[in-house]
Amino acid sequence: MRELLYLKDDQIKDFIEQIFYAYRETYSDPKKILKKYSFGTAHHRAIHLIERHEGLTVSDLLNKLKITKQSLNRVLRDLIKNKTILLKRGELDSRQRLIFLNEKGKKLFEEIFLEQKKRIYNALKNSDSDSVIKFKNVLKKIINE
Amino acid sequence: MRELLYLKDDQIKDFIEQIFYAYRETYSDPKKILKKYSFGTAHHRAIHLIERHEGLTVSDLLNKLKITKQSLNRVLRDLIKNKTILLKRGELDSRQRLIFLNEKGKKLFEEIFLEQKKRIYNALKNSDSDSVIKFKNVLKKIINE
DNA sequence: TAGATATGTCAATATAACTGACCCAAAACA
DNA sequence: TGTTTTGGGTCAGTTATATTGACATATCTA
Repeated sequence: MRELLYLKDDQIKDFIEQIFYAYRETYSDPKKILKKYSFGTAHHRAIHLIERHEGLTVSDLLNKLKITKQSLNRVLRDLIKNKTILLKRGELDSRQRLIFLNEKGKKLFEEIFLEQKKRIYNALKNSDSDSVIKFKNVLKKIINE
Repeated sequence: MRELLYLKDDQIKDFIEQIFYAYRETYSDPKKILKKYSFGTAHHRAIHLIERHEGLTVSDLLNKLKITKQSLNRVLRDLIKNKTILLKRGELDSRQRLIFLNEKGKKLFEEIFLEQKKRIYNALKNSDSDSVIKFKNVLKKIINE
């Protein structure tokens, strides 16, 4: 690893620290809302991914969350019991369960998202579009490394 | 919130999702190394912050981690028992405990960091310095929002 | 029809956090 | 000086989220 001027170890260490802070802050914003429903961050992540990928299967969700199916099952059971999500049997493959938010779930998602949006929006509103594009690209590279 | 073209809700939702992935991937890389020492990610975060801020106090560390002192105490006890860190009584204020990595801790940090560095370095090595600077700035704004 | 796949479940355990109640020693303050 | 506040530590119990391992069932595929 030849050292690039803008990529010294200290800079990389800062990034590692700041990725932690960014994650923690972004996901702690909606915790009071979640608590009203007796949900936690595990439920939040599932709801978020379901909203972004409506009709995804249980195994799709498992692949995104990278947790065991036993862990996910607890979360899904809670969400179903609470009538936040519903599962539909797959039409092509009836073993599959396609996951959807129902009306209650959509409302909860919007409530959660509004909290998180504040942080991201306020952080980015004074940035030029080039910064936002570059931020997105770097983030993507980190994930896909 | 007036919608900026490059800041639509879908974009913000993507960021929320990607911040989660970036954090998870970045902190899962060194887990095998940590396991050799019977440490987890809680220990990792503490070690990282101690390396970045040598001699910080217990309350400094608490403020960075934003966990309870009971939680932190478990982690610090493990790290002390393992001779990874050492505490020095503060000279100006002898109630304080200043936290340092000792030799073993420094080696462990380097081992952990090397794993994490790979991901960040490879992600950034083909980016121009402008991208890296803008990434850093946006991240900082998200944290300080 | 045999095997693979998608999902669900039981049970036990690990990790990392929490709340709440205390304690001591040292610093700051009135 | 005496009192209060601060920095740190600890005990006990609980919660949230994840794990491993074993198994069950229905459905799809070769």
